[in-house]
Amino acid sequence: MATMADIAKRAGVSVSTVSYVLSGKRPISAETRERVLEEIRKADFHPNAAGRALASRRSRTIALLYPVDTSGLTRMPLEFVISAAEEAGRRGYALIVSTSTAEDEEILSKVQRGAVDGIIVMEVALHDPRVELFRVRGVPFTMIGHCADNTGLSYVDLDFPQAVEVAVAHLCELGHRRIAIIDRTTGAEELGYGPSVRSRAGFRDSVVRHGATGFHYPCQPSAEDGARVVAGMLAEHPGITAVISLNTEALGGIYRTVADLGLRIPTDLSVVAVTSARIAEFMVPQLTAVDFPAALMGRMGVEFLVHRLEGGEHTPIEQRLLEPTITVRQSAGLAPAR
Amino acid sequence: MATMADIAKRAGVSVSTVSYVLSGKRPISAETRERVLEEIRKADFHPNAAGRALASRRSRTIALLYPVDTSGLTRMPLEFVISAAEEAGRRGYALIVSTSTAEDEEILSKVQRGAVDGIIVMEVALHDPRVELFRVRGVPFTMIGHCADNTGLSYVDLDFPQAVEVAVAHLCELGHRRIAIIDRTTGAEELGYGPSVRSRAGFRDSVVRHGATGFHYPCQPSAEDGARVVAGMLAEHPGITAVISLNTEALGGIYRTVADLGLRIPTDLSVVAVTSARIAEFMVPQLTAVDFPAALMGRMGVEFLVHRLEGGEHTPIEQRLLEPTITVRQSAGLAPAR
DNA sequence: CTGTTAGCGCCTTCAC
DNA sequence: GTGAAGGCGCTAACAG
Repeated sequence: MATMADIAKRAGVSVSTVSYVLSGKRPISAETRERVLEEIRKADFHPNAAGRALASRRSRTIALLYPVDTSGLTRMPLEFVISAAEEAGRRGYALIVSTSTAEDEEILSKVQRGAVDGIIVMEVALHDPRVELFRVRGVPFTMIGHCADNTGLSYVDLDFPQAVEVAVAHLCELGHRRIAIIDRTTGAEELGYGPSVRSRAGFRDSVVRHGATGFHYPCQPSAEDGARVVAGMLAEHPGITAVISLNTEALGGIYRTVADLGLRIPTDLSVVAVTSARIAEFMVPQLTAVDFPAALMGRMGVEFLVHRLEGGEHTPIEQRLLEPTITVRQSAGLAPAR
Repeated sequence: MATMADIAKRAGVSVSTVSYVLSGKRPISAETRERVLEEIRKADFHPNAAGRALASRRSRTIALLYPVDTSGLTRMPLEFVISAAEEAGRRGYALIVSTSTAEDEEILSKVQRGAVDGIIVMEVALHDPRVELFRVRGVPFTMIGHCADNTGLSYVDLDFPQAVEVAVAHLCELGHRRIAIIDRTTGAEELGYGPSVRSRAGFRDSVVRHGATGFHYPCQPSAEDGARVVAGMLAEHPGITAVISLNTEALGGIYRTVADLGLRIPTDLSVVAVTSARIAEFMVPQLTAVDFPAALMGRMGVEFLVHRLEGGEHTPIEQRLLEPTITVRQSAGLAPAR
């Protein structure tokens, strides 16, 4: 393992010159630079990360906070993770994945030990203790999702009310008048999960706006509960002709129950899901979906965080609500109302 | 940010004592230890990761090498990532996710800079250039998957031939005699992808052993190609009554084509998939599946790697082929042969 | 444009 | 059982 001192000696320059050749933080004559770079190449030198981190007080590492216990281990999260990792790599950062739960201070400890420069917080609640913690401690972070009060907080999120509006508008255009929304709740924190709260509120407004009747069904993120909920729904309100699902994990169960009842999608029941294009493609019949741009969100999360990390003292706070787009598929889950 | 020197001063001891209190590498009197720990608590001290890494020459970070271009972004990989991250955290390591491709030396550079102590390699080919690279450079690594020659290499993998045998045995027991296998190929490297090669060979043997006739269909990891392949298969060999799929990404397409042809699963065609239990649950009708223990494999990958990292010079090489288990589900994709 | 030289915070050998 | 001190490899003043 060669060090800068080795390179400096071989190139007949000082260590700082080698350092500056690498960082470009001060002008170096072309010929000196060449000589140094040549030695670096010959020695297959790679600057030591720990030495650099110690001296510069930055680890060039960011953490993706993905609390597994609040999610159903299926879903777009992989798209978030992969796209975030790629974008981080592109910007010269390493991405570490942390699965610590809401209460856990493991990740805070990573920051305090200087192992991580900043954090991307996923599965954000309206009033999220992690967000509060990081804010108070001055830890740089960005959210995928957003809180009730986002003053001074950087985030990227899908515009859920608008996503629901797009779905409702589409269904109403096809003649549907009794529409149900099946959202995603994870137990007790039902009231605090932003996407659920926002899409429910949006649904209420959209339905009124389009002169339809809306029904709301909370559902756990599992195929099992999806089956249970749809069975109950159809028994209770047989007049419902369309369903909007925000619950990707429940889709399999929704489909199964409909089939078990001898009904057909989309003939007897139309289904629109807010989910990733890849998952919509997975279902049979294919889903009409309001696309959840997970990869884009992962990328932007990293982008916003890096801006905070590298921008000066008063970098502007970036907040971004993404516009939903609907993709109607061949043989998709939509039919004119009966 | 308190440092060890601060703690030492406040506790009235030397820095080395603080260090040893933390590492436990030499005996400290109970009362000194208490005094030091008390100061650590009061100052909310967290040992600096860079300082520690620089002095100890270990980053306590491992990388998960997950080349996105060779995989279909389904949910199974997420199970690997999450379980690996959890296990790493449990053992005091950070897990970084790297999406670099086969040729890329980005990850090697991370090792050479000391940013990473070891690597978990996923999507291993029979003759994998990355494996060869790491072996030659002496980089500690473990594979999820395995090569043609695994001498001296540590790995965990599913026993694919056995997985196929279990599926074939099950189908034959139900009376099927003409069985097709749909596997997963990613373009040109078809011949080099271990699971495909091994399961195909296993399939050939199993089919003979059970006195059935086997058909082999390679398929890209996408719903689209799954649809194409099944359509071709049924046109070419209408006598096929059962399919074994190793291609999770293609499942949606397989199902869709079968439905589009007016056929029913499992009445007209039985389907068994080698995939994770969560995904099998997602399909309608539910799949009978030979379980792919992704979470377990992620965990064991970390375990094996940490053993290599922390074990002495001659830690035994750990190699593990996991036994497949089949889960037959209610209303599953199986029916007696016509 | 280039060199010298303090640290950055921790580990660990050596000495007591 | 404890302390002193020399690195680990790099960055960034400070000084030409």
